[in-house]
Amino acid sequence: MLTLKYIQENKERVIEKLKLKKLDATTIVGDIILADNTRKSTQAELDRQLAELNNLSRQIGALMKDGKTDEANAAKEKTASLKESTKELGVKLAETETAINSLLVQLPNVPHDSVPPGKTPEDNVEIRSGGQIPELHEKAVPHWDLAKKYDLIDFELGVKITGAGFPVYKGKGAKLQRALINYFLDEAEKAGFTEVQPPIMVNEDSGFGTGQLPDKEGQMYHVGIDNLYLVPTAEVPVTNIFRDVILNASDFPVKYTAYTPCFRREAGSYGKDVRGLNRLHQFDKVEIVCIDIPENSYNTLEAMVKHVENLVKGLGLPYRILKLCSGDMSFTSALTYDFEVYSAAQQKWLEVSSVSNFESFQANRLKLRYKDADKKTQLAHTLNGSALALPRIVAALLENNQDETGIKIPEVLIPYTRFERI
RNA sequence: GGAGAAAUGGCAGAGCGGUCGAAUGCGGCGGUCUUGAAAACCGUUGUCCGAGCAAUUGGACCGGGGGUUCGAAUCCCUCUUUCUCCGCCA
Repeated sequence: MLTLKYIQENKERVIEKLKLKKLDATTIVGDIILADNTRKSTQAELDRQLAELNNLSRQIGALMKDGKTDEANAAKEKTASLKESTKELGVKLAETETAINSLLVQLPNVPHDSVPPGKTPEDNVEIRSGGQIPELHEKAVPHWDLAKKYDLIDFELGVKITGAGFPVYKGKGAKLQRALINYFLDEAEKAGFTEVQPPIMVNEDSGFGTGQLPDKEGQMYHVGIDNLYLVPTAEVPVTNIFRDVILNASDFPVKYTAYTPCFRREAGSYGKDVRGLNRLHQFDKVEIVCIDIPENSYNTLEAMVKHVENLVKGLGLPYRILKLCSGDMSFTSALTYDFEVYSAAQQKWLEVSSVSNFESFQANRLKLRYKDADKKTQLAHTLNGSALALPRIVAALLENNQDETGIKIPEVLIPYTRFERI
């Protein structure tokens, strides 16, 4: 979330910028500023009274020591009304802080100045593209038919075991998954990322830290008995490694990567867009997470984009990189690049990665800070990106690489699959 | 799941209900000494919210939350976590 200080100092800017995210924040921002002023004056008065109370207590202690019991008892009586009013002020302060917080969490991140204004995905801006859209043979079919024909993925079996959106990968289909995961992790390691295996269930604090909670809990699977959430992305557990942490300048750059299954309820999604691998409740993803100082975070973002681009290039997939317009960006992001690959049989662009700089928006929730050159504690910047999400990559690979007799495996994956064709 | 013990600053580890934000040691930072380094010695050393241009200054924080008291790291309740023993188990 945005910091109170930032809102106080940039009131107009926040309102203007959030309009680009389709939110009129005038009222919320106004209420926050009023409540924050109340908070400050309340605390000033509370502190004054507490100081007085502390003084009296010290005097009572001294009097007792000297055996002046009567004077001590007289002083005790003076504390009664002060205690009463500090209690009231304490309640008022807590209520004000709660009110401020419930307003603050409603405000999305402010888009970076370079974000193109816009409302819908049509307003996203293509940054660059690469790869060749293949010419498919006449009998080419979408990946769900290929999956069945070559017995790679069994969607019906997943329905039986769990439900729609939980496919079973089989044989070479399963091996292809494993190959992609290993390829992505190895490339991340080469690029200097430290691999971690985090828990795939997280608690409420973690969900809050990265911005899934409150309000978006409907998108996550909830394990009620222990009040835990299945991760929708490795971003959540990996970024939360750094919750309540103060980093030193020498700790940067922080670069982590993790493979995890991801679980998304995606309530309300039906129809042909969700066919096959296009949208699942459980899928695999390798994520990259970076933490950097504010002065460098946009360089880091570009480096992450380059890394993802190399992965897509390596797989030989036709791709394009979009800079999301303000209206299409997520709640938490300040700047997001989406990667799409072309899935030739469906004749569709499929989103396979989203790389974002959250600036200090998550860090403020996480209390993730660092000591700057002046030894002042400052909020760090957090970034993350998919590198990459598997299902749509598999869809595009199957569709684009099919010929009359099978499917060709990309060169870079053969050391991992140990077969060249399906 | 059952029984017991514990939770203090970056770490280790003290702390009769009163001047304890907290002894001491280690580590970190600055300095003296040294050609340089080590050792030794001296000094310094958290986070958050306020007031102030600033020097400075008020308040809060000893796992979380609540309570007793004029006053709580210290007493009481509760939750969480960790350790030991037993049970179960990939």
